[in-house]
Amino acid sequence: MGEYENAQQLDAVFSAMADATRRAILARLAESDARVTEIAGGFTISLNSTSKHIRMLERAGLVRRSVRGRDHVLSLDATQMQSAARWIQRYQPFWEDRLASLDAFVTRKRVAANQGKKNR
Amino acid sequence: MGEYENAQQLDAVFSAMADATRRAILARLAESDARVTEIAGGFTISLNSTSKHIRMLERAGLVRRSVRGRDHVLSLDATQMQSAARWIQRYQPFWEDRLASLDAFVTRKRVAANQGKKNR
DNA sequence: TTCATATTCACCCATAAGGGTGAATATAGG
DNA sequence: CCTATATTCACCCTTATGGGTGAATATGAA
Repeated sequence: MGEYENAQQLDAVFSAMADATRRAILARLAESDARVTEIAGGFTISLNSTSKHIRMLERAGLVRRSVRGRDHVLSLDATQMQSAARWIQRYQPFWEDRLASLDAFVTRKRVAANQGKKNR
Repeated sequence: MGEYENAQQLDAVFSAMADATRRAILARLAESDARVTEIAGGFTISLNSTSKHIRMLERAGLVRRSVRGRDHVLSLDATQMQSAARWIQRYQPFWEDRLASLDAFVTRKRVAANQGKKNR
């Protein structure tokens, strides 16, 4: 398989998505832009920890920040998610093959069970 | 956005994919099954480090191992990749919107440039 | 049995994550 | 000017990563 992506960028994107809190932040920003405090309000962790998560999302390029006075308004930028999606998509044949063979197995089993019994 | 996935599993899958060496191992296994030493041969890092990477991939469910005597044969299991792909895919509208609005912006700018001298 | 190969185990080291707290900074609003 | 709010900075602590080395273990082969 090709290795023509930006490895470091993928590192940052995948590791940014590797945390449930950060995924929840992304989900929150998918609904609407929000300030840091607004986002932090949805979690039990401290404002400071939330701020750090946001910084990681920013470094990964998944979130943009626009400072308006003392408020920092954050918005989702899904561009880098597409890179990650494209990387994973190259493996789609593999999980489809797996499902296909599982399906074939189930079908075989069902056919065997139907020897003498008619259902479904 | 829904939060009905297994968060811990996604944590493991995404963090497993967040390392270039491990992504290369997955790419290698996409070509064919391989033993630990065969995989390690493709990297400059030690056999031990490779072994650890493989263990992480195993824990994330991305790689399966079948022990044949002293050889451990590894194979790709892309099932968990599909979970990751599904999670990311929910954001597809966002990167498509972004491309669409960028395109609209460029078009607008081009139109403006063609109407004499319009700038900021 | 003896030797070679394949793999992991048990450590060591440095760095980054993820959480916390308290202080500093910047801006909004009286 | 003064005070409250929004956010970050500078630390502390614990755990995980990513790399290394040398030893242990298991199996194949002679």
